[in-house]
Amino acid sequence: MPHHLIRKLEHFTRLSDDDKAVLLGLTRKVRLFEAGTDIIQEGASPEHVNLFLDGWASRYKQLEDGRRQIVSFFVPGDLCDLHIFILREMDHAIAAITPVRLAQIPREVLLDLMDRHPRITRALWWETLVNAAIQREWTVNLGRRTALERLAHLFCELFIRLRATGLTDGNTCAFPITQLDLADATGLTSVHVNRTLKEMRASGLIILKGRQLTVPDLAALRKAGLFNPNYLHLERDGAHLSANA
Amino acid sequence: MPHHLIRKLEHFTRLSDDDKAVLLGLTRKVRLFEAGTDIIQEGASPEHVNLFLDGWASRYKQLEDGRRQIVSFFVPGDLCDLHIFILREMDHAIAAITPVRLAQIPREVLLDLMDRHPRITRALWWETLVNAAIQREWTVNLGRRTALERLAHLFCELFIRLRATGLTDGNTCAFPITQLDLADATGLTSVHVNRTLKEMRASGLIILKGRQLTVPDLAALRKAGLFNPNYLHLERDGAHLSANA
DNA sequence: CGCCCATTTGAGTTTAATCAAAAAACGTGG
DNA sequence: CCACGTTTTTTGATTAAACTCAAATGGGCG
Repeated sequence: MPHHLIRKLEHFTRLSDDDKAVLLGLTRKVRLFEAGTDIIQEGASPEHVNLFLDGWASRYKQLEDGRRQIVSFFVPGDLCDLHIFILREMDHAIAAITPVRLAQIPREVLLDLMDRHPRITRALWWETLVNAAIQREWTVNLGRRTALERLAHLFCELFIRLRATGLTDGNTCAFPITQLDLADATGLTSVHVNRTLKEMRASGLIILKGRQLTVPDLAALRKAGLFNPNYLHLERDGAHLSANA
Repeated sequence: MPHHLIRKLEHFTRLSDDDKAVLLGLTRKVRLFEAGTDIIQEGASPEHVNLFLDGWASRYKQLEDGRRQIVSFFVPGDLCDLHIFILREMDHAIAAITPVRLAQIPREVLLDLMDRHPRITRALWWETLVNAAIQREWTVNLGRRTALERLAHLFCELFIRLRATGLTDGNTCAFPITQLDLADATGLTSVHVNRTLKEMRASGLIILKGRQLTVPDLAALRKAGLFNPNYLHLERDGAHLSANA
């Protein structure tokens, strides 16, 4: 099992064989969730840190009157907040989009790792900071981009995140998100998402069918979504720190 | 100088006198910024962690064509990302709204603190997790709330954050944000913000003038903004951890 | 085959944006 | 303390983007 997290972290820093072994060792307690079920519910007490091994999930919040907003997507290799167990209660829920396989990392294991493996620790902090940057970028997406730009931006982000994890095949990747979920992620209605996707297909920006996304011209899609990948910090950011590894 | 950070962190955990002294010791390198100037620009290399001692600031991102989105506000006692120095380049900018006084905490000082003071470290992690939760809530705000709800929600959030830091006076607090900045924070235009504020004043939800906000009926404002304070995690979340302090 | 879920389309409405300009408040120097 | 320039707030008229409601079509799967 390749452990997508390792592949992703190597965008930040080089990892020794020992580092990799330690990371692989995190997947002791593996759990499975069916598509459509909640992995964690709002109000639950977070007991451990989740590492997504396979499948897609969404983090979402729901208003009293039913309106729902997806605030992030989890893909294989993603880690939920490093220190989530510090909080008493979840303020949001996480749902499986596809069948999900994840590792539950007990807090002691993680804290011990952070004590003993500074390079991994730094890489995990990088992951955390990138997640925060993604959340900010979503704020920009919802606040200041048009419907087409929002979707184009989201497609770019997910495609590039998947590519960084080795989960793309040329210009194609899995894309198991329904139009309803796309709407809840972009702050639109599913009707408007549908019409906007039609427009994007017509102009050749994307090919989306059968839960597969193809991006014929990534540069064009980036332009359409005013997408600047700098917030993903994939350019071996950690290089400038390697001296004191 | 009271150091608002301490007051805020005590919502999470009790701090010893020694802990407090350590936190006060973080304010060695103090810098001043004039209102309207950039504290950090996009593309800069983050060298240290900023602790806001006085004044308000905004974190914002700007699209190539000039559209601007404020993604968070900093008020006294706020800390920017704990490990920001891990990244090579800022993917956003921070601007002073009022004159700002902040402490620049060198990374070695912070890392040393985290080695030696587990209770403070946990409190700082709490701060970080709350900031992430706030960012998610902003995503919900922009994605799924109406103009009036967005503004009501923002007013609630800031009022309660300020109150947790001891910066309110009864139902009144400082509020130095212009309508243009409110627009950039809520994803609206300043014209629409103006009209919506008029409506909120007419219905008695807020009194806003002279850079002061008064909330005559917080419960009503909460209702208007579908505001649920759980994401601020202010209810002494750390109590369940105090055993192993 | 039939059911369920997801997608697609149409018609009409609403919210918020745009464009333009006036009024008010603020700050600063004389 | 007032005059003046600047910024912020306010208002009006019009337009555009996205929503709502409703229904039909298509796909996947047991």
